Amino acid sequence: MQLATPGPHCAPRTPVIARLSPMDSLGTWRSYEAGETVYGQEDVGDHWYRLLEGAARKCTLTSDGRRQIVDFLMPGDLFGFHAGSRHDCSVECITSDTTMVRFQRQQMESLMESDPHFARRVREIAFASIDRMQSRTILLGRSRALERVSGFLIEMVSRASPETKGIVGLPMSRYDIADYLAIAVETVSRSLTTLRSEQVIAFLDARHFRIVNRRALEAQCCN
Amino acid sequence: MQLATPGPHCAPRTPVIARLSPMDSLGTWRSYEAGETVYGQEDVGDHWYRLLEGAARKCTLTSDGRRQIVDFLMPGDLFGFHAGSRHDCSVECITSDTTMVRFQRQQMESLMESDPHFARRVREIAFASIDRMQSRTILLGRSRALERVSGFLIEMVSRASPETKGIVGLPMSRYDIADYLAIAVETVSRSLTTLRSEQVIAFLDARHFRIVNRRALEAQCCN
DNA sequence: GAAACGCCTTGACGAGAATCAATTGCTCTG
DNA sequence: CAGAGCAATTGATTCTCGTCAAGGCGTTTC
Repeated sequence: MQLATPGPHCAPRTPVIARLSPMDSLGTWRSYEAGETVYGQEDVGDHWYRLLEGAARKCTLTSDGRRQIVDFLMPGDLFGFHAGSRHDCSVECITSDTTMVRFQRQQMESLMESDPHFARRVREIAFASIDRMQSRTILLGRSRALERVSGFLIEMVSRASPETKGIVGLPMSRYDIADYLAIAVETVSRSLTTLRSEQVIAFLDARHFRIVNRRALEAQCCN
Repeated sequence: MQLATPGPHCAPRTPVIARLSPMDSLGTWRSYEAGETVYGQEDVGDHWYRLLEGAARKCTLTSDGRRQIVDFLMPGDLFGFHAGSRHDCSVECITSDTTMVRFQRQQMESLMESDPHFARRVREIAFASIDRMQSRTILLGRSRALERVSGFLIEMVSRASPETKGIVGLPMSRYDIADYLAIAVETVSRSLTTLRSEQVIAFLDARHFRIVNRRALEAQCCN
C-alpha cells in the first residue's frame, strides 16, 4: 500500500497493495465519474479510502480562489485519515471509472486496537507520508519551474504501471499539474516545450510521453 | 505532545506534553549548545527525540547548497521518526541550553506493540504532523512573501508560552526564517519593515515583537 | 575601548515567473 | 459535420522577489 509522490528527494513508495488488500473486504466499493467529488473540504472525516483504479486529486481552495493540489492519488493509495475530525482537503476524481474502497474510521480504529500488526502497518504508511510531504516541502520551497516539472515527470514515471513499456500517461490536465507544482499553467506548458525541444522527453499526444534522455531529465532536478 | 507549526490553514496543536511525559523516563536526557547538531542528514535514524527546552531547526541541504528548514522544533515536540531507516533532515539547536530526551526506536516499537494506547497516541501525533505538513504545502505553494511572513508570525504567537503577556520571542535568526518560508533574507526583512510601518506589529528589539493589529495581520494570510 | 564579526536593514537592479491576450487543437454534442 | 467549449500552446507585458552591494547596529574579543 502506498500513499503518494516519490521522485527525487522523496521516500520510495513500497508497492504493498497486496499486503493490505485483505482489508478491502472490510470496506464498501464504489465507482466514480471524472470530476466527481469523493469528499469535500470541511466534510466530516469519518471514513478512510483506498483508491483501486483510476486517479484522483487531493486539493484545497483558499478563500481568494487559489487552488493547491496537495497530492495525486493513484492505485493502491490509502487516504482520508486525519488528526482532527474533519477533512482539510477535498478529493476529486480525475478519470472516469475511478474506483474506491471506503472504510469506517471507527472500524479501522478498533482493528488497530486489537491487531498490533495492522496498527504498525498504518503507522508505517503515516510515517512514509510524512517523509514524502517533507520532500514536497523542499520541492515547493527550493526549486525553479523547470526543476519542478522535471521532478514531476520522474515521479509520474516511477508511479506508472510497469507494463506500459516506457509510455507514461498523464491522467491529469495541465491545470492540475500547475496547481500541484504551484506554478502557472503557462509555465508548465513552456517547461514541457523546453524539455521536448531539448530532446529530453517526447510526446505521443498531450497526455502521453516517453523519456528520451533520462540523465538529462534527472540533471534538471534539485537533488 | 505536539509536533509543530500551526497558524492559518494549520491543524491546531494540542498541548499534551503532560499526557506523554511519563515516557520521558524511558529516554536519556541531554543539553546542547547553540548551533550544535542533534543528528545529521543521512544519519541512521534509530532514535526518537523530544525537545523539552529551547528551540531547534529541522533542515535539509540540497546538493547545490540551498537550504530548506522543514520545521522549527519547540518544547513538547516529538521528532526523529521515519518510514525509512535513515534521517532525511538534520536537526540543529538554535538556542543554548536546548535540552532533549532521546529514546531508542526499538524500545518505542515494542512499547507500541504491547500498549495500544501508546500506539494510538503516536498515531495521532503522526496524523497531526501530516495535517500540518499539508498546511505548509499550501503556505509554500500559494502565497506571497508578505503572506508567508504574516502567517509565520501568527504561528509563532500561537506557539509562544502564554505567560509572556503579548511579547513574543523569535529564537531564530532572519536567515532561519527565510529558509523556513523559502524566501530571501532581504525579503523577510522588508516584509517585517512593511508590517511594522503599517502598525501591524511592533518590535522591542530584532528578536522580540508584539502584535498591534491582529485583524490586519490575519488579513494578510492566505486563508 | 577599538576592532572584528555576525546579524539586520535598505537600496538598486535584473531575472524568472505571473498575468494578460490570442490562437490552435481536441472532444463532445446535437 | 458544424459549432461550442475546454485544453494546450505561444507571445507580450508586468510584477514580485532574488541577487548584489553597502551601511548600521549590537555583541564579542582582546
